[in-house]
Amino acid sequence: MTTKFEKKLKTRRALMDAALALVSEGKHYSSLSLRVVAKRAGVVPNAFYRHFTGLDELGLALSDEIGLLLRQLMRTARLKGLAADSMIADSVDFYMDNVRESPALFRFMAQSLTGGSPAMRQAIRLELGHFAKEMVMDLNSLRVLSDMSAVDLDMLGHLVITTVSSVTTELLDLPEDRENLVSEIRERTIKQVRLIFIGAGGWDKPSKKKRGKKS
Amino acid sequence: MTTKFEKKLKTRRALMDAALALVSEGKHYSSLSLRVVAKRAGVVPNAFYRHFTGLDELGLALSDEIGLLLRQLMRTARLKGLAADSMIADSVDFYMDNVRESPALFRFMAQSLTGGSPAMRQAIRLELGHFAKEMVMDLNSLRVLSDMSAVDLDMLGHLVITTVSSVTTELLDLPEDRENLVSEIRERTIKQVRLIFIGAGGWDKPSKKKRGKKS
DNA sequence: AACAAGAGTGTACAGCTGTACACAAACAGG
DNA sequence: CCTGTTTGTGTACAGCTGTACACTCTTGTT
Repeated sequence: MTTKFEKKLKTRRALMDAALALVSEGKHYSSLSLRVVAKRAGVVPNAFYRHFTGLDELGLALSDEIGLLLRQLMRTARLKGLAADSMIADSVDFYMDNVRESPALFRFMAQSLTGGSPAMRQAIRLELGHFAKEMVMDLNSLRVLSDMSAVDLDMLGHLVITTVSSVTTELLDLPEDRENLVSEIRERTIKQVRLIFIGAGGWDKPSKKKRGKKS
Repeated sequence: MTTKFEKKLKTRRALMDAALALVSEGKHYSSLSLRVVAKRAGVVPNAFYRHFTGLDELGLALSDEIGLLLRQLMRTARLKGLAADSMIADSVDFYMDNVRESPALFRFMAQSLTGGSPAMRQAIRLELGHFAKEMVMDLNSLRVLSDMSAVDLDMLGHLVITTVSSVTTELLDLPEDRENLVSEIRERTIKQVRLIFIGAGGWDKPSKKKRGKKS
């Protein structure tokens, strides 16, 4: 019973890879057509329907894959047990390596975050939020910054994720011939994260100047 | 000679507005078709060519418009001469107000930053970079943070712009019925920028721990 | 060995796509 | 007033789009 089942999964994979390949070549996911995806996957257009009801569903499947990748990334980063003194630099390096290793998925992620269907946007934002949350939990268990309130920790996690993930597109858009800029981006990002944590260290709880105008 | 010329500009505007309207309704710019844009603008498809060679050119025109808007935004913010104590909160408010006032353009900006044609991406990144640069210049002339090096100031500007502009999509994606979340986003963003400036205040020039591995 | 399930194929069609061509109407400058 | 320019129209067409239908295999189950 495995053989046939595996075969099905295989073409399903081929379809997803085809979509990713096209995205990787510069096309936007929302401008793809079922037909060219199918052709790229080496199947006839109609075969597409045996796996997905349409491109939207394929997109959601890819979103799930991103969630998986992010979780995996977080887990192995955790296993590495980074040294405290080089933790920031190592984490940034690790993220950048991952981006450069799965460019298609990250490109899809970046695209869908601002331009996908509402469902896809939400799915990916959820994954990123999850990612931020775990990071904050780690920070907390490491007894760093433990004097921040829960809301402020969330705020911090959100800020770090935003900063790092904004590097994604920048990295993927580097022309092939100017790859030397990678280290420049790396240095800048490390500085940025370090600056953020300096700020977090000097963060004085919601003492003075709380409620501003409430919109 | 004005009449005919103005008329031409008018339909050109109609075409651009039509594209923006479609984007605002949830479609991605790269999935628009010349025909529906023309129809939306109230002209026959062929008339499109009297103004643009294709959708790419229209997109670049819209990018220019974003540049204009950002420059304008920066200028009026400067004229306001914000008070030092509430400067951060006021700036965030000002930006958010602008986003909510021209949602279509900002949506287009957010989309094109990650998903447009290479030319469009570059154009918009350039505008944002310009924006960051001016901000840094302002900070410098205000004699704040004058002990940072030029590179570090760039890094700081980039970080602030990234943080604030990442709010754009979040803001535009709010479901109509949960607009109360706006103030939540506002509070968080203000905190984030404030934290960044705390970090910048505690920033110790490139003293120790400089060169990391060079990729 | 016979059968049912289902993955993939081939054909078909209506609708949309960009764009080429010839034309109409409006306006400018002479 | 008339004549050349230029904006917008109508028609046309070849190519692509999603998807419906009937089909052939291959495979797992009885």
